[in-house]
Amino acid sequence: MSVIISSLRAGTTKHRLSIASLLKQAHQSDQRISLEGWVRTRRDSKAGVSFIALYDGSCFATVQIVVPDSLINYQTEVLKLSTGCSIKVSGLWVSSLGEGQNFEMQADTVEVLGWVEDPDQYAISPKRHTLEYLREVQHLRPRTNIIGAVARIRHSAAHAIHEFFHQQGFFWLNTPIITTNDCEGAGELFRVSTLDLLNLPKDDQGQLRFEEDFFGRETFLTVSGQLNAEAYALALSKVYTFGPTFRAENSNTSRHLAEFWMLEPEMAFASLTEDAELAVKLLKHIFSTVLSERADDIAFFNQWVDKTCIQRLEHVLNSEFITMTYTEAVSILMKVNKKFEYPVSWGIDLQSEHERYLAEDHVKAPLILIDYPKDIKAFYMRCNDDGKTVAAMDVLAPGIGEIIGGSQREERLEVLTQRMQEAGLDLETYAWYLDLRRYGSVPHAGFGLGFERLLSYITGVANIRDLIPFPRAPGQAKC
RNA sequence: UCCCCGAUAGCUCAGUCGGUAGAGCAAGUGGCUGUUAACCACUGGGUCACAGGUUCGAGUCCUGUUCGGGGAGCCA
Repeated sequence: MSVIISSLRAGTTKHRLSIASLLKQAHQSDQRISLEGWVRTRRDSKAGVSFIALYDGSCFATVQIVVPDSLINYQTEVLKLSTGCSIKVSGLWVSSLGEGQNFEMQADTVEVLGWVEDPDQYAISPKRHTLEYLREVQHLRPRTNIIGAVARIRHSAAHAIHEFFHQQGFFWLNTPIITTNDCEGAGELFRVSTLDLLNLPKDDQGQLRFEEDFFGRETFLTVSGQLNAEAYALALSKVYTFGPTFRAENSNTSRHLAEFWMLEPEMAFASLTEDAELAVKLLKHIFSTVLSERADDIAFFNQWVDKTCIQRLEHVLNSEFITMTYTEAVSILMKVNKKFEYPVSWGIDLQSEHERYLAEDHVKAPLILIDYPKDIKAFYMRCNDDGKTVAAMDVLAPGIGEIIGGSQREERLEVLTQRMQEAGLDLETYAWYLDLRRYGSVPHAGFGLGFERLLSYITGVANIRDLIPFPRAPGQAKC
């Protein structure tokens, strides 16, 4: 029973056979194999066989299991199998008699591992479901084609990211989840505390005594690992962080989560130009990896979710990214014969409608906007010589908007100190950050990439709540 | 947080002028079939989100609440 396969995978013992590895070697037929998985559908034929579509999640495809009515549990069990039941099947891997698949299993045993206790109540019935509905059953939705495909693509993209940076000589840096500073100087943070909420320690003025808290000071969940990454970039030259990030903003959109994954590379001795070049190379590497590694899942999205999915990724792979300064973008927007809800003038923060026009109508591809007015950007971005702009960049993807935001960092102590004072930041809290400019400062640059937004761009799935396994958003923390 | 839209069978939706509830899919049963988005027939399945109000009478009109979706802002 425990010997799953002999000659098909010679040299391995008791290694469980996945559908993915089976189909990779599908040319080898007439072997005895075993598979474990879940029933997607069952069809019965009066010719004396039942057909089971079996999936195990290792790839998009199902395997057709042909079950003859001569099996001892055919009447008692096989005919009662419904969508979602887990089974272990053994039999011969043979060329298929029917159309629709090249190979199939002629089963000689079917062992039921787990029944679906009430098929009528099972949330994942064999029909099309809306993503909104599937969000209500987060623990069961990975069993669907679409969420399963998202999960595999998510892995493939994450792996491609690590692979890319490793090849480029970057080191993966694990920055802290619990932080003491608000990296952006804006945005709501989740407080981390062990204080008794029902009995808070206060001083004579009624102020909270944070010195009694676990860390002896105020702490939060990280909104960005960038500042910490800069410390390591100024020692290891090239690092990147990749992990969860938290924002307590009350954002109710298809592009925001309270907990999401962000990739943040940071390079010493680098300019904004090199930063942008890195972003382009990274995106191309991820797209080409996913297209080849997960062609099956991408084909599904291309057919059912977004017909331009493959074309879009290939277009990015084969085209130069357009780089445009903020000033050029503003002049394009002011010249275009189109009514915007928010009028455009130099110095404004570009609205979604403006970014959309630029990326979707004007260049019809990912667009890199650089050199934004310093007044609308963060304190750590390097001031350009014009005195008006900073060396910032946004990579705008058609249909999604900002997918990457980055900058060259201000490496000059005096300029940075002044910018922080203007922003009203407490220099004491950021003393360590200023130290980085005090001791062997160098030009450096980096960016942040929203991982779920990237996956949205790849798959065409519009709401990033469907691209993270268990989404957290305002009022939403199921499972 | 703001604006707009919505909530009716397990799911997706229809429901006319205010007059006591419908379809498709799914499920169950039977028929047919090397089937594969199967097909045919039958059956079961409803506190019309919740709470109030108007009315002889509310799924339908009004108010509030909750939840969901789209857009905006914040951003990744």
